[in-house]
Amino acid sequence: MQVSSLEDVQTSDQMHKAGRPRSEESHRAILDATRRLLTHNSVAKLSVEAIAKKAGVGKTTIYRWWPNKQAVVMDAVFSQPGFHNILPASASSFDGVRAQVDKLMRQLSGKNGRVVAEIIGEAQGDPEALKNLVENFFQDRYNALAGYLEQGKDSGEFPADLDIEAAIDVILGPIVFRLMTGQDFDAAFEENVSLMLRKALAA
Amino acid sequence: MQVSSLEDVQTSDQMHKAGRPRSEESHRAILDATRRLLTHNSVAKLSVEAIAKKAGVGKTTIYRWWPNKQAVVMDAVFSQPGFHNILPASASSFDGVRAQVDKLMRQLSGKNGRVVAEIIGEAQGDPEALKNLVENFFQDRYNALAGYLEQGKDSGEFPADLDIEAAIDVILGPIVFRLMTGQDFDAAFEENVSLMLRKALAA
Amino acid sequence: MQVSSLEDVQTSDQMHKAGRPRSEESHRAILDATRRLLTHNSVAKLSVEAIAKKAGVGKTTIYRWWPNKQAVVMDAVFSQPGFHNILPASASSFDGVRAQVDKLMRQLSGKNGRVVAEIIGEAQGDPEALKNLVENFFQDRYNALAGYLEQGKDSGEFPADLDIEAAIDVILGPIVFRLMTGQDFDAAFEENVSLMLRKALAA
Amino acid sequence: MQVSSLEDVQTSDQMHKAGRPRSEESHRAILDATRRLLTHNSVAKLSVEAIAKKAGVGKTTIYRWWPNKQAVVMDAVFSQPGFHNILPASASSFDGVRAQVDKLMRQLSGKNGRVVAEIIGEAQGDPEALKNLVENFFQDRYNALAGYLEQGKDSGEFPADLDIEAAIDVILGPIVFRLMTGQDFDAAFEENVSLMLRKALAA
DNA sequence: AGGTAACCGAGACGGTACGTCACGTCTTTAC
DNA sequence: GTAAAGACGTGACGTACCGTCTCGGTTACCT
Repeated sequence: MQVSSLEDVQTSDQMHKAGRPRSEESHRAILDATRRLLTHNSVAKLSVEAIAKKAGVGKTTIYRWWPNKQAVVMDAVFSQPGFHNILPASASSFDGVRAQVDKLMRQLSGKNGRVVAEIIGEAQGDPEALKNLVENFFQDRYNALAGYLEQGKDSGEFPADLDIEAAIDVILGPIVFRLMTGQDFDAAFEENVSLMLRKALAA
Repeated sequence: MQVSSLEDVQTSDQMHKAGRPRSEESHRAILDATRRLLTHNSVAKLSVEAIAKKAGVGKTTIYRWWPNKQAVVMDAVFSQPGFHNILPASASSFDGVRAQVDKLMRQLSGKNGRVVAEIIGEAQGDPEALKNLVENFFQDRYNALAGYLEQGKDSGEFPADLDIEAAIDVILGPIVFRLMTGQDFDAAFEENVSLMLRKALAA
Repeated sequence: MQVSSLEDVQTSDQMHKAGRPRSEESHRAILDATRRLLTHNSVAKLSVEAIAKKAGVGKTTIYRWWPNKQAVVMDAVFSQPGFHNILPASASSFDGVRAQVDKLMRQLSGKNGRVVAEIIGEAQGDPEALKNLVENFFQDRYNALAGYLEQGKDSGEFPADLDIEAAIDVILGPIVFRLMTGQDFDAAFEENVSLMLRKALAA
Repeated sequence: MQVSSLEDVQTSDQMHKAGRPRSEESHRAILDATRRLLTHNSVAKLSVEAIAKKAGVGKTTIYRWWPNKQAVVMDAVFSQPGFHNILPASASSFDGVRAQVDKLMRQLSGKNGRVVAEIIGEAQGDPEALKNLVENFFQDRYNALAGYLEQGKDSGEFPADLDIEAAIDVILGPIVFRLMTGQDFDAAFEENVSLMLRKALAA
């Protein structure tokens, strides 16, 4: 997988040794074409050949930088600005959790949600892909939540014996569940789940 | 989809008109072969051709009774005895919920879990498949849980304003989440999540 | 290789066991398309994909019956009626040889000659292909010539100690040589070579 | 084509203007690598990329000096010392012809023969390549033979009306024929063919 | 008892996409 | 200006399955 390989290339100014440098134009064109095609097709029906054609790029160029279709799709989707996981400061720890949950639900609304659901789905058959998915998508959310939860345990807002891992399962689970069962996120769901989470995490 | 098509054919004793009757031997052989192959391959790498060969059956016979690979796989997996969802009676409503959760986790342990994860995954690209999945797998669990939750609301064990749908998301979510992120179900997870669910559902 | 596989199928009336029978229409379409394309392209630039497209046939169907492009081309070219090697009766043995030589030169004139030259050329890199080429093209000519030469030895028209194999090399060599060096066959060549052959074979 | 481009560059000592001079080391390395690879692979399976890698040279360097793979191979093979066509003096004209024939057969024995056969083969699809092949390989042999034949005509050893071109076809034909049909050159072939040639050329 | 209808296995069919390979070109830095 | 390095667009390869089709044959019911 190659999420944000852009940075890799530019590490410490000019580390580029010899040979023609990677074409950033092609790189961009590939991810653009992938995103474009995903608005009309499912991941399953998306083909590397179609991406190459749409991007005006050789198939080889795609396979040179990504090992397979899934990797391209993950890169294309997760490198979108909306998917960066920057944490807003919050008054209480639970507000932080809630903000995180809201943000994720917003990210998974509409087309993007379907695509992410398919990405999660396609990764099920391949342990490597699943590992990459966790690293490139879930890890950030996990870390952010873990931060809030630790903070809440320290401040006494959450129980001192709270199991962080299980808490995150309870927080992210409902979202992923709705995503994978094809239901969308409405205000009622958000409100009702939030209510239960508050009680579940209460000290 | 065609889960337990066996029953469909025999409805009201003998209503089949003319022609050679469906071969139950082939039917069984197909599902057996599918299960057998799934212990060595992922759903994605499983091919209808391989099933036909292993079952000693023509490809046509498979396509006559199931519309595609996913349907065969769902049938093969969900028709296993362990996947029947018979509810045990429980003292308290929460115990019922907890029993249901435990059972599901047991069903999704080991190989079966991986296969179900893949089934859920493969269904993401196809709304029809997703609908079938929900009907054939999640609906039963949903109904069972809804029963306990209603009962708990009536008895005052759970809050009177409890939103059933959201509660089920919170109950099933963590399990599906762990399933789809490749983590297995250990005793600690079961215990810690149960603790939080109890608080979340407390009146 | 699969030259005249048509016959193979019809061996002893109806030997067809089970499954959909081979489509003779596709078979014909493939060879036709190949011949058609060879009038505009060299063998090297001919692609199996192009044949499949032009014939309105799946690539798989071609690979099911021929192992590679060369085999298809050989089949397409050598199954043409003009390439059948039926021997005319002759007054003298040398006339038979001469007739055979004339016929071969006629077969290798124009487009067909170029294609055969390419077939011989492409076979050089692959011993298997070379063996097939000899069996499917040269063997017939060899046998026909060997017949005339034996007959001439018996009748005293040719020397009693004539080495058949070497004689055939001397007879066919000049033709193949001109073919492979890109020169065509004119009346002068035919006449002058014939003159020398007559002397070379004289008793 | 660029056979023995070595000479071209060094003409009149030092006439190179500016910039880095051509690397003779690379030039040698390319031809060496080509020869080396040809002992294990057929020309068809030989790739410019493999040559470049084996020679420790950029692909560009190869394409700067030769137009394509065939040209490199021809250069590599025909620039070998054994392929120079120096004529030995002969008592009779036929002995000269025979010596020339023997030499060619020796040159085309073993690995070299296979490679030349492939070179001739690969040239069939491309008129330009065929022209180069004739110029770089056959022309010398043609000229040498034409010399002997003219001399034999003048001296009365050969018929006065002998057609030189046809005679050369008859002389070289059998050798090329055996080469292209995959048979090697044994003493018997050499002797028997020589016998027939002597009769064919007799005055 | 014979007809007929739906089933069955086998396996060929037109397709689509795969991931790989080599082509000949282009674009860097280094000498 | 030439060299090595190596990325680029192109196009074909041979393979794997898809879901459909067409065979010869089999089993049952329904006249």
